[in-house]
Amino acid sequence: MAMLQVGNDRQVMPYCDEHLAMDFTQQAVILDSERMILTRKEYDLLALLVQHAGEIIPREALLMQVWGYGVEIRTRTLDVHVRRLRKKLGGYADQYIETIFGIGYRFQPFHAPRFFQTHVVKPAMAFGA
Amino acid sequence: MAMLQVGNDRQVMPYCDEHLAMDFTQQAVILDSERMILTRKEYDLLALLVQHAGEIIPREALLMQVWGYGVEIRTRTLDVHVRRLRKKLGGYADQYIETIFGIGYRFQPFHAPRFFQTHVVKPAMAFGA
DNA sequence: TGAACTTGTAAATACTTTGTAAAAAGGGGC
DNA sequence: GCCCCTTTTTACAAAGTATTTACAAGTTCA
Repeated sequence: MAMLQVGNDRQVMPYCDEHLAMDFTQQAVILDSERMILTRKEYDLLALLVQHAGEIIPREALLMQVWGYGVEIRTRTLDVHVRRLRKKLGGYADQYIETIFGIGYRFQPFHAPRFFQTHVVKPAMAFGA
Repeated sequence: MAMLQVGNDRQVMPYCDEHLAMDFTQQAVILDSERMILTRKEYDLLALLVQHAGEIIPREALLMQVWGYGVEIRTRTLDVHVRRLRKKLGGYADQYIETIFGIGYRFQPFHAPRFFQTHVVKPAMAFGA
């Protein structure tokens, strides 16, 4: 069974932390009070990551959700887009977008490591093993 | 489907003691409020040990569960990985990861009572060959 | 049509992870 | 203490993966 589908648990409420705010209904992103100008793919990628904040998302899942690519496709497109995103995220880039070597990427909310106090309980199956 | 399932007695609730916290669904480890950056093998190894905190786990069991090695394989890989883990655990290393000479390793929660720390070793059946 | 922007790819570079070898240190029986 | 076996430590090499840069093709829009 291909467990790479993103479930319908996708966060649609606005995201907001100390530096980054994201409104999914208006497709607007704000970084430190500045409007962030993203291309479509950049937005889609960031949105998917942010909507699954704290979760590791495998490359194949990202390529599937954002690009519609199947698992057989070998490409560096994702990496390049992550880079473009990180560039626009400025100094917070590496704090926000974490590389999970050999697996994929993960968005971490700013000052995230408090995972035992947040009560955001999500079904751990969204991305399968 | 992932075939290398570990026994179903494995702890999935987060682990947490005075210094170390571990969330197995997010694959996140925190040591004294700092996020601990682990490689895959390091994480797998630590997770297995922590999920069996207090139990002696024989080398062969670790090599089998984390590496998929059979009993015939002779290697020092495990030792080296334990060392890398200990390094990242800093000053708590020896408190947390105990060497059971001639048998294997054991993870001990911080300030765990050591009443039964003897060298008479009876490996739990869970890891029997 | 032309300018500005978006996107995917190629290729070079940089970096990470991992296992092994080998020397040093430690344990335990006698 | 001595010997043998186990563990620790260091260093290194191979393989794999990610990052970065540059470019060319494709879009959009006036």
